[in-house]
Amino acid sequence: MPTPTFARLPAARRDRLVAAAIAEFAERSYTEASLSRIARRSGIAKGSFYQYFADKLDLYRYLLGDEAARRKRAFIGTIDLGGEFWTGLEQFIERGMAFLVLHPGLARLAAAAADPTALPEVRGLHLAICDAGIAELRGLLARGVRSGAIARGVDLDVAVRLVSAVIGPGLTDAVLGELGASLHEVLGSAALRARLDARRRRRLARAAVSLLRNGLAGSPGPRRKQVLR
Amino acid sequence: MPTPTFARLPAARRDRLVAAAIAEFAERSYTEASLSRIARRSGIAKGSFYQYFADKLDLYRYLLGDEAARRKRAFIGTIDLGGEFWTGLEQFIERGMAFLVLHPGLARLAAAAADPTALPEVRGLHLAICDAGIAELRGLLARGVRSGAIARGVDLDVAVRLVSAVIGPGLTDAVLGELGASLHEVLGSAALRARLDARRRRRLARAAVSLLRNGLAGSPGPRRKQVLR
Amino acid sequence: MPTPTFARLPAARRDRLVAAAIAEFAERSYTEASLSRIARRSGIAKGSFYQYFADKLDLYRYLLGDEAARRKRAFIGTIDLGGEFWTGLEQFIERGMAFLVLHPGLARLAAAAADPTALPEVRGLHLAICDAGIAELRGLLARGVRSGAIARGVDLDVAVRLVSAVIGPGLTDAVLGELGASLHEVLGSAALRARLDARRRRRLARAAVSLLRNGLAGSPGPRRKQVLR
Amino acid sequence: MPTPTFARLPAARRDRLVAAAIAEFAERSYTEASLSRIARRSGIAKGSFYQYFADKLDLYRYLLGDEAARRKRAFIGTIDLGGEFWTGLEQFIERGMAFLVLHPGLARLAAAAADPTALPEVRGLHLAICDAGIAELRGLLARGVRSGAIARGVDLDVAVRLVSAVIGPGLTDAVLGELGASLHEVLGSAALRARLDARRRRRLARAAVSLLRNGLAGSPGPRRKQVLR
DNA sequence: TATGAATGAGTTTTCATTCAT
DNA sequence: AATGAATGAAAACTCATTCAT
Repeated sequence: MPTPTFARLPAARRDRLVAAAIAEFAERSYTEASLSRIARRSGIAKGSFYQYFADKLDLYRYLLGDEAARRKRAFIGTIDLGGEFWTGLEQFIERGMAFLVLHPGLARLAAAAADPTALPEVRGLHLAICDAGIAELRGLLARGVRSGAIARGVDLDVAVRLVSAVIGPGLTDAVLGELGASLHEVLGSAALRARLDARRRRRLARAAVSLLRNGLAGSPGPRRKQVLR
Repeated sequence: MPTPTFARLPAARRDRLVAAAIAEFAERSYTEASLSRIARRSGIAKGSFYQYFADKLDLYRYLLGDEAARRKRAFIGTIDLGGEFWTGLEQFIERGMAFLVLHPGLARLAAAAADPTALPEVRGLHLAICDAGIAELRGLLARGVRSGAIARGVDLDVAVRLVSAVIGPGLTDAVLGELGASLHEVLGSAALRARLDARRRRRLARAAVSLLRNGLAGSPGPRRKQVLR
Repeated sequence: MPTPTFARLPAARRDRLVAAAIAEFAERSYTEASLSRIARRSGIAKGSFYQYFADKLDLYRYLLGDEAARRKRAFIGTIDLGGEFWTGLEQFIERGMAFLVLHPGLARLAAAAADPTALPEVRGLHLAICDAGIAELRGLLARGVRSGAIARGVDLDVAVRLVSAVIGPGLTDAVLGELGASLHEVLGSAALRARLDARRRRRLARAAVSLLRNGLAGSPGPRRKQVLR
Repeated sequence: MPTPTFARLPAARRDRLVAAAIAEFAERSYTEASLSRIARRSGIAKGSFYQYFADKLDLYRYLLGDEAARRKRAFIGTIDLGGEFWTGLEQFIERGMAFLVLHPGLARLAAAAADPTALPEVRGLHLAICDAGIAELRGLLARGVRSGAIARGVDLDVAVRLVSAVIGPGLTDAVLGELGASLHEVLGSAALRARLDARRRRRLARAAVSLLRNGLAGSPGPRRKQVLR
């Protein structure tokens, strides 16, 4: 938990620190990220850092929790998922990719939370985030079932993991493949990210939704009628 | 490349070292993994290690390359994918989960290769592995298209990433969710892994294949006929 | 290049570190010298060292360059070599021995630069020092030729090496022989060094100059008239 | 002291070991020289080495003592120094340079003995060698005094150090300067060494002797009559 | 006698965190 | 409140020497 001192900080100084920290944690794993480097990047003395956060973990927790949530919600959370289910999902995914273009660092942070390799304390943070995401997605799918968009027989506990993988690592890999660039390059170059324009984002979102809709809607394949059961 | 000395080693000693190394690299990222800890775990002097491998990277390369390939091929490679496409894929996936039960460390190592955060040298190794996997899967899907199992309009470059995510992180997460345990617990407890018995594995494989089959086969959803284009 | 942190250090602490480092490098070759030992000797934590210098080579470069030059110039550089050539040379040599009494470690460091056995990076430093010394001495001898103190026929390229050997290793060995002590003892005991008093220094300097003057002035030996050709 | 086993060894094997050891110690200081590398270079197992010598120091002592003395004497020791003093010295020096061309490794070893920086045990060895050399040279000079070639007033204790420096490091540096090559290059290339042909060796020897003769013979310089007193 | 694998003390270097100013 | 110097535990890696076969 950031100290009150941090809250009282001039916004410019606070933002410099947060930006440097996000960049560092986006490029490196928690353990490999270095406070010295964050201090250097932000131009804030190492000693000062400990006036704002208890330790490295405290900063990480803040970024993953408050900060990411705040920004993501401001960006994506406004989506109205009340309409037709698949259309809503497609928009949701498109928005996700737009977020990736605008806030690549935070997007990377969120993705890193899926890494099961981590110090126990860090793993705890990651799990909380993942569980929240899974719970949210599960609610979404449940609504899909109620609205008839998703077949009744589907095992939601399994489906939610598969869907999550498709719209998470799946789409991210597809994007990187499309851009023909590495994560580092994408993180570092806004020009590169700009190549993921609205048209491309829609195409990819459609591909994903198409896979999921047909997969989950239960349209009959040759042999088995019930899917994801 | 391991030294000749390593090849001449008594099997017991060699296995102790390899097992300790796999465990260490499964639990931690390359950078976080420690040779000192591997030495301690295996009861082998730190100095001795350098009689077998040039350095940490050399060991990691060996595990990811020779060792993993050897074991995986011995286990999965025998599958005949010549029959009906979806049945073959289902068997392939089932086998993959069985491998995960038997060699959780190696399975984890393979999964870790997807981590885009890594030292350049390590990233090189990882990319080679990922690219090989993607290429193999792409070939599989192409065969599916030829056999009519997959719709012609599908964009394979995108599809391969989504499918890969489903049968990779997607299924792994589903398994962990099913077992209600963390990766560390699963790595450490054979009893836990045993709970992923054949019946469960088949059910999960069916769920995945079902999603993919309907998604890729192109059965019409309400609005768009062409999928994954 | 030392960090700004090093420059800002309290003089006492800085001197403790420099003294310990000079002592270590005077007693051992670059490779054999150990940072751990320097840290122990100076009572400074190993980690602190890296706040001041980038690495071992950086420290060594500093000692050989800035530090030695600073002290040596403060001590010897003031000599006026404008007068009679041989008198000037004698004074120069006397001053050199006085420097050896006062700064035995630095004198030893300078001498160590002649060691052709060394890592390439270190050898580079050494060569720079040697070349500078040789060039300076060559200039001196050239002046001697112009002033008629040295015979015209002398091959300066060869002469400069021989002269350098006389006033370098030659005189140093003579001093050690005179004191009847080893380098380590002389380095460690100011009392021992004090025995090389002004009278003794003058006698040794005269002996060297006498050898060189007659040798280079070209007074005829029995058979050949041209010397050092 | 080499073990009896070493004495019983087939000459070829013994020579391989000795040659590899000389090369290694010529290129690196005692501490930096590596037994592993000697073993590799000679194709003799590391374990075997300890059947022949007690340890690294034992080998070094053997090379510096028995081996070097044997070869050097076989080469230089035959010189008749009974004739005219300066002519004899010139021949002695010429022979020394020829030895350097033929046995650069041993020559380098002998030169390394002058390095005062070394572990105490090693320093002991070095001192013994240096003292022997100095004693021999002193005897030579004493003969020069008796024969009238060297002035009576000369302080032999000092003179011997200066002369030693001239014909040791002085001439070696002159040779390297003349060849325009580093020690390593000269050690490694017989072709390079061959450029130091008889004509060049004579010229250098003459230059050195000329310096020494005029310097030691006491021909009057402008101010002082007594030299090296 | 020859071998080569095993060892551990030692090296240089990094980094989160503390603390005096 | 802000600073930046101090620290020590830990990392990767080397090498002379021992020892079992």
